[in-house]
Amino acid sequence: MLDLGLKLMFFRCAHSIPGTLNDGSKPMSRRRNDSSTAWTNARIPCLNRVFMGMEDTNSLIEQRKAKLEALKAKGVNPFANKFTPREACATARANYTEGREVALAGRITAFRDMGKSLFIDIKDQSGRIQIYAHKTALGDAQFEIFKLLDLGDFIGVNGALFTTKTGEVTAKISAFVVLAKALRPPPEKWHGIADTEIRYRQRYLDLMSNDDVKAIFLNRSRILREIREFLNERGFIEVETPMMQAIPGGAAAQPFVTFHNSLGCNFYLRIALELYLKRLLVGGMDRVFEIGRNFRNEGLSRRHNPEFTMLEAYQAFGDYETMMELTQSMICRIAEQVLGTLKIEHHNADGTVKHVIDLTPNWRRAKYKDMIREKAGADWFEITPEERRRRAGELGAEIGKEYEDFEVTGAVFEKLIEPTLIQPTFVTHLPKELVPLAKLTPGDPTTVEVFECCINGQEIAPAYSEQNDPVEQRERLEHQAGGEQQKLDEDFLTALEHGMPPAGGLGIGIDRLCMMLLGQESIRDVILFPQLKPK
RNA sequence: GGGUUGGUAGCUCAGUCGGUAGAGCAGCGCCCUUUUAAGGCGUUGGUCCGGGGUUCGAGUCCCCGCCAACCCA
Repeated sequence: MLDLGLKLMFFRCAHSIPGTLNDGSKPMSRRRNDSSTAWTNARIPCLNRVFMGMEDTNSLIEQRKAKLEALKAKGVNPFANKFTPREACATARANYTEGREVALAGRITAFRDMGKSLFIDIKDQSGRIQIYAHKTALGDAQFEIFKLLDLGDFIGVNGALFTTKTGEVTAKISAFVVLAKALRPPPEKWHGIADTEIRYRQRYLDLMSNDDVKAIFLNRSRILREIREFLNERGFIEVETPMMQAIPGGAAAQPFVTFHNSLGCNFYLRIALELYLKRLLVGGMDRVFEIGRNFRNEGLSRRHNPEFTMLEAYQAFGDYETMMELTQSMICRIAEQVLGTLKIEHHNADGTVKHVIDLTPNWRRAKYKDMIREKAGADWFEITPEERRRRAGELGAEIGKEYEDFEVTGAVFEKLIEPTLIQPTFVTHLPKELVPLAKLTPGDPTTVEVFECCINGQEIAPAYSEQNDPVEQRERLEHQAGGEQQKLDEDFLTALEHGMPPAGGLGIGIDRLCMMLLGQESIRDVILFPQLKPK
């Protein structure tokens, strides 16, 4: 009764604590009101901590903290320094022989208390295995300690394998170690975490309770590994270039700004990898790639995250056709290695099949202008810019008043064509204004040697024959900069003047590639910690 | 930036016409020596996202705001 009174006092004088439950009617709940002095004593240090102002006003947390103290009172370290499992849970299940001794570790995900015997599931990255604890096998003292465990705790166990009468491979434990006491309850065992906000903000809860989510990120990791293997085999070396740049170049996008205190100047987070990787071509690194984060100060959406991962690869003495072959081979190899198939199903929210992407080579090639003519009229490039503007509006493309002529055409492509390109398509020969870093097409000075690889209705990979004429490059960058000379990366142009070999260059949006390969319709579902507004 | 939908117990979700805030899981107590979404009986737990307003009375209706998802730009 004493601690009850104290607790009431505590709550009465602590109105400001958020989440306070007015459960003064009930003292710290306890598992059993037996004569366990250790348990009784254990309540006191716990409550002392409450009185010291910790925010453990949630009764579920209080209960767990009380169990933590009870473990300590029994001489158990609830956060043991080390326990080395000899194998993964799934491995133990797969390599079953009756009576085999195992040492396993994992998180408790289910608790089935039968009185004198007790079944729990533990889970590690490989999967789950059932553990059987029996009172006479463990001994009364150890069994009582075992019963202080909760869902979410980590334990290490030693035991021997057997199968239950329902055929489940189970480890009957002879000893166990508490590796981490969880002070907060895990998500509900059957539905897991469904609230998108919690899933993204507290991804660890999503990962621990939703196996399919974890599978996506394991597959993302395998995709990255396959990319590296593929490029390494082809003689590319992986490099790292600056994320903080004085002049953010290589793309048209708003950068994030940051300030360097001791240098006393602004830096920008990179918006592309391109200009530094090309400097390496000048330096004699003939095949380079980088996989890294780009940052663009734009809105967030189902397909945009402010920081996103790009692969860029450059191959000296190659061109856009070289990169086309590389792109197709690489993506097919990834699909085969990671997914075991070249046909990828995408589903609607209700589970029905939305479409099946078929990556079987060779992928369709189509010229940009031909696709425009097909969708917007065979005479599209013969009519006047004013007529194009009007027709684009009629076709449903939003045209800003400030749009230049090529942007009007670009809007038609983005709005009416790109979303229809579900099956892999190389869109080639884009207008030169769209890609100032590419070489002009021989015999057609209005276009450049470029492709955009579109799959799943999104641009996944642009690539081109890299412009290496320093004079031509300067003119086109100056035109793009529109008189803002501070945007010109003079050091890059100087590098080109030293001579850059002709090269094919490729960029792949890794997040979008993962969306396509893993059947996800939101970029947030392939990024572990997507950007959300701080709460 | 605009529109739509949503925010209720630790989690997953109900909540009728405005009339005492509910279930399952988790938790707690009791029972149970092969269970597995274990089971049976009992039981605790609520700033109904926040702030105003209407009303005798608001989770519910109105206004403003916050956060999220989706669509549009």
